[in-house]
Amino acid sequence: MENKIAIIRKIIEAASQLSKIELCLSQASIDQLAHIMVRKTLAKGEMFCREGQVCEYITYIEKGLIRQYYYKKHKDVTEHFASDGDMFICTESFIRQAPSHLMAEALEPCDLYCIHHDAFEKLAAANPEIQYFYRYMFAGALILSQIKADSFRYETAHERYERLLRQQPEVVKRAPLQYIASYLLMTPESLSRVRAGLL
Amino acid sequence: MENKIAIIRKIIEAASQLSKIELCLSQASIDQLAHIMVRKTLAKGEMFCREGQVCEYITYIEKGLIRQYYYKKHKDVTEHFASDGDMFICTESFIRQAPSHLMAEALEPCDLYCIHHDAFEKLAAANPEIQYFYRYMFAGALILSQIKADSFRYETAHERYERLLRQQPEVVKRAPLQYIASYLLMTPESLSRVRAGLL
DNA sequence: ATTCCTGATTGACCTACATCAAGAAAGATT
DNA sequence: AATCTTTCTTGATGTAGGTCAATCAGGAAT
Repeated sequence: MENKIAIIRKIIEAASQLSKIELCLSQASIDQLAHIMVRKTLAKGEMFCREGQVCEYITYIEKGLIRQYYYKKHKDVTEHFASDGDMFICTESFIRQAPSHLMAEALEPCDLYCIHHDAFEKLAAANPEIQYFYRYMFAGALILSQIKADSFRYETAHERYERLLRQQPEVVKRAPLQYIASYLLMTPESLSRVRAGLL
Repeated sequence: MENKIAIIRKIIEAASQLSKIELCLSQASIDQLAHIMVRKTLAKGEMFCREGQVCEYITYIEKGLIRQYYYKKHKDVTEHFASDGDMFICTESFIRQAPSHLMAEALEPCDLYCIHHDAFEKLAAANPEIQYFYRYMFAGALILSQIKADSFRYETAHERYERLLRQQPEVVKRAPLQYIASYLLMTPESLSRVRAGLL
């Protein structure tokens, strides 16, 4: 339980950092959140959210590496990586509680802490502090989403790789090249050339 | 006042559509929101949010055309268009209440209805229904942001133009070509060729 | 160790789009 | 109306990165 409380504090801190808003929740609220958080583990290769399944959780990764991807004309497109200390959701599915086209798989064994949608909604409905915090989680996610979209505009393949190397070096070390290439909007061949310094 | 109430209803409806969540606010809440909404007009070419200024409002466009843009290495980059019936904010600045690098200008005379950040926060703090609605506004914006980012992946210049033509035909008709080109991640020359059917 | 099999690298070639430069058109200014 | 300025179009050329094909390297299965 101590562990969960520490993680809730981290999650609050992350939302606070992103939105630049001092979010201070009472100990009671933090306890409530920690209380609904459940631990899950995944084996390497295991799916966390399949296609057509509803994304039920907002998830914090204590340890491991998650890849989020979808199929675009039968081609596997990597949309996001998340690893130790990051959070992830299949946004559209989670918000709408509708079947997801975005999938999440474990590229490594994972230790996860998950907050269930319905439990979170229930808490938020009963506790204004949590509703407020919930809003800032989305506000933070929105800022991140826009920064990411903008950063991909007008960058070369090389620059995109360099950025990933700076911002998520663990992904470059731990994820297979083909997925990294897809995430960086280039072919595996091109990424190979970027790495070799030929591009 | 009747007018403002109708607009608040539209805004709620839009968030509801996007998140696929039935958002029904009490008449009292709707009245409160309508009460804090202020009408503004802009002349053609007038700035709504300058660089370095804090974005104070969530804005609904009754009539007109807004372009949001920023400078990337002294180059003017169009990030978003919004017109009749759309809403817009300079997200990062609005959430953080910090100086904006994103600007908003009127490409046409505009009739706007604006909700001030502080007034909205105050209402949300006092009224859980509004806090809940506020969250879904961001949830909806997050979904839109991700759909937009994904749609730009793996599309050709031609396809991007076709999509804009489908989704925001009024922009194609009413905005200068150079801004459309920048929004669509291509040069004015390329857009000209796309239109001529040469690309 | 040998055979698969899948993923990574390398090379040759190609194409979508950028860049550069010159005109044409359309507003704005006098 | 005539000039000026800015925007748009058209053409010639260049290039980043895609595509296709061959080879190579590292695990897993026999």
